[in-house]
Amino acid sequence: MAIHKKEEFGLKEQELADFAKALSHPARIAILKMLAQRNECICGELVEVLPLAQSTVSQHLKELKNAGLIDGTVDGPRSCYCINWKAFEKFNKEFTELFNRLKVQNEKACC
Amino acid sequence: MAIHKKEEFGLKEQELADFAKALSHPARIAILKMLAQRNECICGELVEVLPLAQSTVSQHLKELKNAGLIDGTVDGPRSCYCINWKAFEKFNKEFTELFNRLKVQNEKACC
DNA sequence: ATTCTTAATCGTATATTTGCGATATGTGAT
DNA sequence: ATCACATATCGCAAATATACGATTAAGAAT
Repeated sequence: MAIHKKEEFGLKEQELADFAKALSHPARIAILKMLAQRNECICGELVEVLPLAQSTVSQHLKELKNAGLIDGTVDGPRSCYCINWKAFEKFNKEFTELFNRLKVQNEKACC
Repeated sequence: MAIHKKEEFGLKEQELADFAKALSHPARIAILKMLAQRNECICGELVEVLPLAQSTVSQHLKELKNAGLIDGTVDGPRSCYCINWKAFEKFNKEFTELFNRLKVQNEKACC
């Protein structure tokens, strides 16, 4: 029974997992890279570049927005997206925090 | 048609996405944290701590192993897991690389 | 040899994700 | 008012992920 038990874990674990899930598709990684390269906001050039249908790209953008990684505003007849730096850095910090906590330990492999 | 198109993206994007996917469940985050705390390898203490059945924990461990984030060896009748530091640092580097590439840009929000 | 313990695997049910076409929405131009 | 354009949303199909119980496998202990 797939009664998902994600809620039974700690908040930090859930946050990190949600962030990771937002990044867990190459299309979304590609979108973030593009948004970073042109720091001006992009709209539907993404659709031309990505090997996906317009509706699918729109869905990926929605997920990134729900995860809080990007912001979007309506700019006339087109939509403008850009990276939400605050959220991004927050999660980046949490990640490296996790990594550092790991690296504090000695690195000898035990298995 | 859900003919997944993940292969049509760049290798780096796919690698990062796979890594993120491995982290995209709170149980797996929790497992990694535990493996880090006790740098001695843990086996089925995880099952006691996590709110999941033994078979489910085993499955999560398998996914982490497939992603290359942990190593596992059989230690008598029990299994011993520990973090694969090389892989972990590689991905950590790739991540911060992505983050840095983003942060190079000016941080003024455009939307 | 048999039993116990530990962990992996199989089979299954359900939930979620991915993807697309079609449709709706909303804006600017004619 | 109508049209063209860009984008969001809806509805659906197929793939994947999540979770569990039951079974299997393999070493340790009796």
